[in-house]
Amino acid sequence: MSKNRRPKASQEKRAEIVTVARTLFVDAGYDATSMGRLAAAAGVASNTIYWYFADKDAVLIAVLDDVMADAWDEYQSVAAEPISVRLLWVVRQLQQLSRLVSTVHARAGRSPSVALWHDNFHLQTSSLFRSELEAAGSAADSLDAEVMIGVFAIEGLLMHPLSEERQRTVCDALAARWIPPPL
Amino acid sequence: MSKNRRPKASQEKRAEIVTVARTLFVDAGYDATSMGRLAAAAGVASNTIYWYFADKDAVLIAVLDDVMADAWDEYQSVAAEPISVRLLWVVRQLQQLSRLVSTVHARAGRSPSVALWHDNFHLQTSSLFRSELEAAGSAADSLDAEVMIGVFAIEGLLMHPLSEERQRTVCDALAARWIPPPL
DNA sequence: CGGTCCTCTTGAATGGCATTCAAGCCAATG
DNA sequence: CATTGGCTTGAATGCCATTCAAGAGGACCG
Repeated sequence: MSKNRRPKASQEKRAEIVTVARTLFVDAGYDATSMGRLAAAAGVASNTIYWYFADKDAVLIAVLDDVMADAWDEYQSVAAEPISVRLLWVVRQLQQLSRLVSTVHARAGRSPSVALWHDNFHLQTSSLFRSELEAAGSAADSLDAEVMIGVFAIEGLLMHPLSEERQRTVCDALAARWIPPPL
Repeated sequence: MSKNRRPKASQEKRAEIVTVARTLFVDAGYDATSMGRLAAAAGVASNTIYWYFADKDAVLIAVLDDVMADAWDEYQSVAAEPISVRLLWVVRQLQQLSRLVSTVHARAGRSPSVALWHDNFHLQTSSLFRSELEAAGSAADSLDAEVMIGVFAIEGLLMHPLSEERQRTVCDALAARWIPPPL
């Protein structure tokens, strides 16, 4: 930063690579997207990507952050709905990411940085989930277990595409467990 | 089969490759186990594996079948226990396979044969689960949803190693949901 | 016994992949 | 205008899954 910089276009190019990688990872999958194809789609040489990212896993993490930032923004639009509606919204929104969910779990076993991202993701979503359940007045004794069951169920829904009807059935059953019985 | 055969040692060698592949896939992971390493550990040339298996995914499927056959055999020893005990047993037994669980989901997106194995696995476990819940007298209206929540929760437990205590908490919470209330 | 067919094994390709290396371009600073 | 450092690249390197062509060697037939 001392002498020379051309910083604007640089960060734009990084963002462009992330955008391209995001569509490729989501549509074709992480394994099916070689650095060569990604580079070609972004209009650069394969090497160039390594100036912006340490390795392919770093690109994955940037894509994950990008995806989650968007998802969080859009979540605000349904934040006031009842929990079963929000659940279904989450599942529908994130279903297009099923490839990414599998990829994160597969890469977490090989890449420490992806493992870290995965752990932090679970910490965040679990704590969000927990305050959700507390606010709904769910039984406090098995709160931990309920949170984990909820997170795992959503992960399962994301990884195993089901018909809309079955998705709603599962979301309703989860919500029914958490909100105090209607009467 | 018409003229010549030396069949005994042949099938033994295939079984030996599966055994070696099983320990490597479980301990090091599918991606981390190259065909070269697998072949070396089995005492053959890399090519030789391709005489017994179509490709690496076929080896994976043979390993999965091997693992599930053993698990099913051992399951008989706890078949008479109450459901929460059996749940915990399943989770503990299969936890060592967490690498395989992630691998199956990752490969299912790329290999039709692994996808088929995965679908059949879910069909079998879901139907097993369903009769379990029916026998326990669980509410029939949301049976589908409960089955899926149970399967997803177990998959989550397998993929995300937790302390024994939290595992038990989750298993108890699942079981409490299914068995008619104690009083 | 000699030939032949089949099962099984292998060394040496082939093509793809992530990643690295060394060299150079080009904008801005001095 | 010369230098410097951000940025780009063609050409390696080394690992990988998979294929190919060639060949052992046992079993059967005559």
